[in-house]
Amino acid sequence: MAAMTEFDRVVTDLLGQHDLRYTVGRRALVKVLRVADRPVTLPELLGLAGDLPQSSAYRNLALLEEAGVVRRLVHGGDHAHYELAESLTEHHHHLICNHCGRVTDMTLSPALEQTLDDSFGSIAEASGFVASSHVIDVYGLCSQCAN
Amino acid sequence: MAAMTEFDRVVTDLLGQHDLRYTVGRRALVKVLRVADRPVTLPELLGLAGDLPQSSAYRNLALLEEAGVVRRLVHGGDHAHYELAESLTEHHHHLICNHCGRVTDMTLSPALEQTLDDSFGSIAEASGFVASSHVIDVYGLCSQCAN
DNA sequence: TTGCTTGCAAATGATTTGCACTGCT
DNA sequence: AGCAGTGCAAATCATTTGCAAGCAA
Repeated sequence: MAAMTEFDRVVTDLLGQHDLRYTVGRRALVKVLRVADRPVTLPELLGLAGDLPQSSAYRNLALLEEAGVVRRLVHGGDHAHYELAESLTEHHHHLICNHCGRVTDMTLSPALEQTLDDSFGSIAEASGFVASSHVIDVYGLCSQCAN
Repeated sequence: MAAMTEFDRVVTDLLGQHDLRYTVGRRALVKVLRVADRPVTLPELLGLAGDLPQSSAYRNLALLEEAGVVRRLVHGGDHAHYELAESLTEHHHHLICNHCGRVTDMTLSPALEQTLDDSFGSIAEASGFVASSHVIDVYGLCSQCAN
């Protein structure tokens, strides 16, 4: 196999830790997720990835998720959305359109993130809950749907 | 019918605005949601509500949601969770156990909520997105599962 | 060879819906 | 009478899984 980018090396390693191979089909999925600048649904993924069998796509996304390469987002819509895991990107949140369901990324300032983690940690602690991560979804209308 | 509490009056009104009646079955669902101090799944709801047919429960929860009486939460687990809409309770967020899936409520200080809304609003605006509400989920381990 | 992968077809399971009947108003 | 509500059974549909064949180490 030809030259491997640092990104591919990291993915290969994550997969290897779970006895999984970085096959052509998996590369195709990861590539689409990497190129798309937002979380995508499975139908979108299939459309963008050329010709992958649906069941293999589902199966590989599940494995990629276990290996920490992919993150699966569940909102109210018909399909889940998939994006690269934060270890491969950056901690961020989502803007979700109430009308068309499109999801786009949003990043908060490190200072605000710190404030939030501190708040969540202490509030959770009060009830014996051990907080480890947080997710923020902002709902509204995307530029397309807002008219 | 006998005396009606202020709460029931509000619910009746919300339903009435959608040409829906506040029937016995719907009262049973709302009562369980009100008594439970946390969002519950449909199976839990059926268990707590005595003997309601599953399909009617699903159907009525969907109608109650449309009428603004109930809110449906979707996370990764097998079942959605249901709680009373914020117009009947208070703006709050959720602590979600990674192990057992239990969801509990969490309230942030008004000052922090204000900071968040300001931040979300301006960040969203930069991409033409019109923000209208936000959801925050804190993941971790509940007191039961943390050992 | 051993064991991870794959594609197809079939299964799963939460949620939804068609329909005939009941009950408010 | 007229329409909303209910329960049952059957349908939906995104997602998962069994299995037999393919491929890499």
